[in-house]
This record gives sequence, C-alpha cells and structure tokens, in this order.
Amino acid sequence: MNEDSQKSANLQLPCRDSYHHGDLHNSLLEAADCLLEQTGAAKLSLREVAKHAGVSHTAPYRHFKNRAAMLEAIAIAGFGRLKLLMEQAEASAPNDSEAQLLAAGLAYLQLAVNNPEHTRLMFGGMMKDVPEDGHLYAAAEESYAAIYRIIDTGRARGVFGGSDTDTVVLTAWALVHGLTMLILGTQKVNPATPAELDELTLSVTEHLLQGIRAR
Amino acid sequence: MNEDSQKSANLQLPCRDSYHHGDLHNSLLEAADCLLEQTGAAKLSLREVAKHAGVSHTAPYRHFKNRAAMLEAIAIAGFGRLKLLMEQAEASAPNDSEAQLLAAGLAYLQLAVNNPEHTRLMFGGMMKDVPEDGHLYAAAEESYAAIYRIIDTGRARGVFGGSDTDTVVLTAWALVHGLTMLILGTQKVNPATPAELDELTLSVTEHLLQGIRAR
DNA sequence: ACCTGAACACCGTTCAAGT
DNA sequence: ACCTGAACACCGTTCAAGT
Repeated sequence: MNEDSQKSANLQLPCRDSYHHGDLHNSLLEAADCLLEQTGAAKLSLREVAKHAGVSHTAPYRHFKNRAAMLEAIAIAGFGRLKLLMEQAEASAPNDSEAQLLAAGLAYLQLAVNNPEHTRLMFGGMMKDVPEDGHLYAAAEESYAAIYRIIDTGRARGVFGGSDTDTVVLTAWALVHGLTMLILGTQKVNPATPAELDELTLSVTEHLLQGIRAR
Repeated sequence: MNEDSQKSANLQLPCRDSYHHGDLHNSLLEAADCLLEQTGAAKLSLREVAKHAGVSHTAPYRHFKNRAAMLEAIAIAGFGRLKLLMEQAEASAPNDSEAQLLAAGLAYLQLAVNNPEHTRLMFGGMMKDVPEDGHLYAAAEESYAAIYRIIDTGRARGVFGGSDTDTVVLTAWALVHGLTMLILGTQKVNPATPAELDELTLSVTEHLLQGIRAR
C-alpha cells in the first residue's frame, strides 16, 4: 500500500479514487491538483474535489476559507515547484551564466507545457480577489529570486550587460513567460514534440542573449 | 437620446441600464463587454448580462449557442481592436521599422492595461473548449499579421537581422505579451502611471532591439 | 475538533408555450 | 422569428446539529 514512492515524481499526478485520511487537508489538495489538469480552474468545483476525497461537500471549509483560498493553495504549490526547477537550473552550471539562463528557460517551458492548467492558474490572473496575505505573492517572488541571482551574477562576471539587473531580469522573465503563454493559449505557436519545444525556446532565447550580452 | 457619439471612444465603456432594442445581439455584447471589466470572465454570468440588457435569462440563447460562444464573441471583438491598434502603429512611421515596432509594443501594453479582463479573456486560455470554427483563431491571427509585416519589412530593409522572420516575430510578440501578462498578474511589476508603463516598455524593448538588430 | 445534511441564493441549459 | 417561465442539475456558502 506504499504509494509514496510515486508521490515525488515531478510531472503528471494520476487521479486516485480512495484517499488515506487523517490528513484531509493534503488529500483535498491532491484531489484538486489532479482534477485541475482535467477540468481547468474555471470549472474546478469544491464539491467535486470533496467527492473525490471521499468527504461531504462542506468538509473542505474546515481546511480552506473558501474556493479562492483553495485555488491559492494550489497556485502556491505550483510556485514551489517552479522555484525548485529554477534553483536546479542555477546549480546545473555554476560557472556558465548563459547556460544557467538557458536551462532555466527550458525548465520553465517544460513545466508549463506539462501542467498547463496549473500555469494558467498561477499566471492567468484568476487569483485577483485572493486575501491580501501576500502568501501567493511571496511564493511567486521566490521563483523570481533564482533568475535574479543568475543574471546579477552574470552581470558581475561581465557576461551580461544592461543598465540595471532588474530590467534585464524583467526582460528575460517576460520573454520566457510570454512564449509560454502563447504556446498554452489559442495562439498559433504549437510545438508538437518536446524536442521542437526546446528548439523553439533556444531560437527565441538566442535573440535575447544577443540583446543582453555585454559588448 | 443620441448616445452613439460616445460609442466610438476606444477605452472604458461605461455601463448603461437601458438598451435600445431591435438589435439584442449587440445590446448583449455591450452589456457583456461592460460587465466583463467589472467582474472578470470567470464570474460573468449569462443571466446577469441578460438582466442588464433588459431581457429574460433565456433570451441570449437566441443569439449565442451558449456562454462560451458569447465569451468567444467578446474575445473576437477584442482582437479586432488589437488589430486596429497594430495597424495604426504600422502606419505611424512607415519608414522607421524600429519606431513601428516600439509603437506597436506601447499600444499593446496600453490596450491591455486599460482593458485587463478583456486581455485575460483573449489570452488567458479560457477559450479552450470553444467550437473549433476557428473564428477566434483567425481574429488573433490578424493582429499578428501587422507585427509580421513590420518585422519582415524591417528585415528586408536590413534593419533587423535574425535567421528567419517567424522566429523574430515570435520573440518580439512573446516579449511584449509576457511583459503584459506579468503586469496584469499577481507579479511584482507594477507601474503606477501611464508614463511609468511607457518607460518600462521602452527599457525592455531596447534589450530586444539590441538582440534582433542586424549587425 | 472535525464532519454531516438541510437550506439558500445563484448558475447554465433545455423545453414547452406564448406572440 | 423572437422571447418568456418553469424546470433540472449543478454550484458556493452558511448554519444548526451530530460525534
């Protein structure tokens, strides 16, 4: 009955029908996480999440203030995964700033393409009326931090140029994020295979690198 | 009673309580257009749109197959406005490709910031389960076409470089779109005034231009 | 402390019926 | 052809009540 060995797999969490309890909070999040990718955030209902977790439709209110708070928790977890990947990209080539930036971009795109609904939830602006605790805000900020370090270090090394680190970071982040959203959206861009996705990312990133390289 | 003089104003359509009929289709779209910016696409209900248009809650089904089809119509109208702005940017400096590209980026950002919920509807991926007519797809494509011409002409003139026009267009579009979505989202970027928005756009675009300029 | 069931106000959608 | 009203299955949320 030990299913925990599967739990750490990074991509694609399959749905289960039964949930070990005593930790309903996490059971609900697991059920929601999995239903989200099937239905999208707009159609993700608290009642169905509760049903998949095997409890009544009012039980979730013991653990989340309301539907928006539950979506926020899912989004925060998503930013946690993003942060992890960005830090892995940073660690993958400690002495090569360009390779770090490229790895970060590739990982960002891959995570988004593998979890499109999570990404839309995190960045689609559905979290507007979230309680202003700033938890979500802070989680997003931590993903940003790794990119900041990569570029700041690169500038200190004389690899990257630009007037200030903040603008360069914003440029890089916006480019990768925009490419991501275009691929996820109704837009034309439509890479069929993971290899094509990487190739596309490389081409686009190359223009960015030429733009921010120190000269 | 002539209110049509206000109708052509490009930004911020105020809500009315009464609607001239005989053209319920457009009355519904106007009501929806206006409610959208107040509530967001997720909470925009057909019933409330109908109420604002002064008809029963089933009347909209005479004009739209369902809720998704109505949202699609709104998104298509949004792409129409975007297309217009892109073409104006193209016409604003026929002999200066860089100025055209910059004007397009500024207009894109301004439209998005003035109509955030429209932008989220158009690009947020809420149109997934839309009928595959391709109407929405085609409308998006037309906005894209102006940018394509700007960059293709710029490359023919030797102003822009890059291996192929498609990749350069994708890079430029992704950068501006990403900056837009970051500004609209929960993210840190938060320009207070229109002037700050323009300044931010200029800084980011400058890096892009350095990256795609012919050398 | 944690969960349930009934209840309320709201949805989207369908359908028979009115003019 | 165009609109209405009742009806159905679904929501989110609240609250008294159970253990």
